[in-house]
Amino acid sequence: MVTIYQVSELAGVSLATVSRVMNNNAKVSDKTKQKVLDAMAELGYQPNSIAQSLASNRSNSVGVLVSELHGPFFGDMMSAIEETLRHEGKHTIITSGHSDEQREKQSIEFLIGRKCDALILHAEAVSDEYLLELERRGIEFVLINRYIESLKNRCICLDNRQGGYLATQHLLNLGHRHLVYISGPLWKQDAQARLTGHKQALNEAKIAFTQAQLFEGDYRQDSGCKGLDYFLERGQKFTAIVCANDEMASGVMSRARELGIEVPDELSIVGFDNIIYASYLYPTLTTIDYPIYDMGKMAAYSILKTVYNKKEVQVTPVFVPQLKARGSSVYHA
Amino acid sequence: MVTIYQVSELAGVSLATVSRVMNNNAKVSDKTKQKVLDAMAELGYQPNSIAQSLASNRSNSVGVLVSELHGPFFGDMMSAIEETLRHEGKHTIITSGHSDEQREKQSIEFLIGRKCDALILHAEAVSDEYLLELERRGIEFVLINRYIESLKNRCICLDNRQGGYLATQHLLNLGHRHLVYISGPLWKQDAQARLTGHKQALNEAKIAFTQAQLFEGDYRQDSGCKGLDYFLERGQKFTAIVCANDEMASGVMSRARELGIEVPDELSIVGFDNIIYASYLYPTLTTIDYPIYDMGKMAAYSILKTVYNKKEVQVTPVFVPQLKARGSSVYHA
DNA sequence: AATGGAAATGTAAGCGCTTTCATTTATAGC
DNA sequence: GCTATAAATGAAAGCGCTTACATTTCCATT
Repeated sequence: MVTIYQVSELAGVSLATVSRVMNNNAKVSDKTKQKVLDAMAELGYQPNSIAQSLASNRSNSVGVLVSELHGPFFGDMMSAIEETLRHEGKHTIITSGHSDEQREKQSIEFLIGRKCDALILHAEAVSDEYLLELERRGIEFVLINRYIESLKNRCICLDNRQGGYLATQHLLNLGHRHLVYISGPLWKQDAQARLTGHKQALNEAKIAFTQAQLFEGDYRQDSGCKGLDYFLERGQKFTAIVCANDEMASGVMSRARELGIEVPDELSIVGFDNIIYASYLYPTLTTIDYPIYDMGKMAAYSILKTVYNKKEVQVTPVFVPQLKARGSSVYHA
Repeated sequence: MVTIYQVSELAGVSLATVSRVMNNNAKVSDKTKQKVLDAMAELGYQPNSIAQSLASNRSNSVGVLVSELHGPFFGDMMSAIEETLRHEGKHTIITSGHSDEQREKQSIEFLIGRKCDALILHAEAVSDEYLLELERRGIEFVLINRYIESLKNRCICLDNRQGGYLATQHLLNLGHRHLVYISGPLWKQDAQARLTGHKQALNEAKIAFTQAQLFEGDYRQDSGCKGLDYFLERGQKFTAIVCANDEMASGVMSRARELGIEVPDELSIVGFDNIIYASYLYPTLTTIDYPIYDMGKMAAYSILKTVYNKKEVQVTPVFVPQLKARGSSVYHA
């Protein structure tokens, strides 16, 4: 392995000088700089990043916590983060938390132990208190899709309330008056916010919302099926159903098909997230676009700015959801 | 930060002894071991993994190269790898290569620079030669879904040929006699192998295969649409279509729907991979199961065994694909 | 009790870098 | 040409660990 020492020898300078040209953080005359660069090239020198980290107390790595490594949503998020960071020579260590408090904590501590310079967290299950403690410990981090007032400058959020509002408003505009709602797990902040938006839209249209119109799902496909069954069994009257995410919407769709309910003619469906295969379904799914790719990128930018001193980037913390009207929702007389 | 030194002080032993109990790779008497453990607990000591790596020349990290960070296929693969490795205290650095030679190389070199102890590569675009060179350089790695004879003990493969065979055989068994095939990019090994299996099945059934029955796609949804159009325009007669992956199959399906072709009544479709949403489609997609999760796990095991000396694991390098018959393929008179 | 050898522990030299501080060299002012 | 100052470079001390080797301790023999 070729080390900085051999480069310095070949170039006829000291270790310190080689280090300086590598990091170009100090004055080095053009002449010596060139000598060093030549020596590096000649030897095919590659700095040892571990040694750099130990000496500089910088690992040039950022840790990412997602709920699941698979699934279209987190895939896009990871893509965005990895691309952005690698472009700056930083690397990404990815872990998953499975929406479970213990596992999320464990992953976060693991990343800290790995000496990540910063963390990007899609943390759903850990307490606000724990996150506040992280800040007290001096850990650098940003939160994706979680809002904590006292940590607001660390939050990259989608306005979920607005998203829920748009979804419902869309159906209302199409003439639907009897809606039901399949939510995500209500202990999750985003699930609550989306539901709040839904209620707000109903309220503005002077339509009452009752518990009977709500089914609490778990964001998985299967709970879409269950939700539809639930409403049907109870004899609930509805012409449209809004789902707190696309997976559940797809569940509703396939269950409806099994039951011989025509979508969208007899039942309009709206999802949330705009995951890639929302547009592969039949009928194509009307949904709320969640710009997760851009949000991942923004999280990475935010880290680059605060931790790695890239001054020029501009961080916009709040994203606005948009309606994607497609085939699964139609006008109701 | 609490270091090994402070632990040694509190425990009243030397640095070396503390290091020994941490790694428990040398005899330490039970009494002193306990003293050290107590001291660690009292101080809340966390070893500095960077320093460990530098001193031991082990980073306890393994690098993973996938084509894309998003997408159901790679998601499952990453999940499997990360879970398996983390269970053993190793960590995973993930990069993407986008099926492009330059980017794949760059990613691999990046991982090597990060001092990964081993690499798990889903490398499609780099040459065999380059991979052989990696071996010469002494880099530890395993290949997922790529077979190179002289590297065969490093290959975790699916029998793609057999998969292609099964897909076609299934349609043949259903009575179809006029098939067309949408392949992946034929420079990719798996695309070739799947096609070979297809031809073999046709051959056994004494059905001729001509170039006119082949469309070379790119594994993306859109090329499914294109492929269907291609065959239709040419007036090709066919009652079934086999696609080299599910995404293209889904493309065929949606294009067929646009054109008013009934699936499966007028056209049977078979995919490949069994990605999660193959079963969300309508009709549900008949496909070949690609046990990527298990293969990812196996790759991780293989690393654990050869690099980290976990003796007890058993490595099975070749996986056998299986047919998942579902709604998109039916009997043809 | 003396002895030898194994077991336990300690000493200290790195691992390959960064960075402070000291020293040398260049630049300018007179 | 000589100093005063700034710019460039070098020397060396770490960063927090591992590990080869040296030393001490312990126990079983005799």
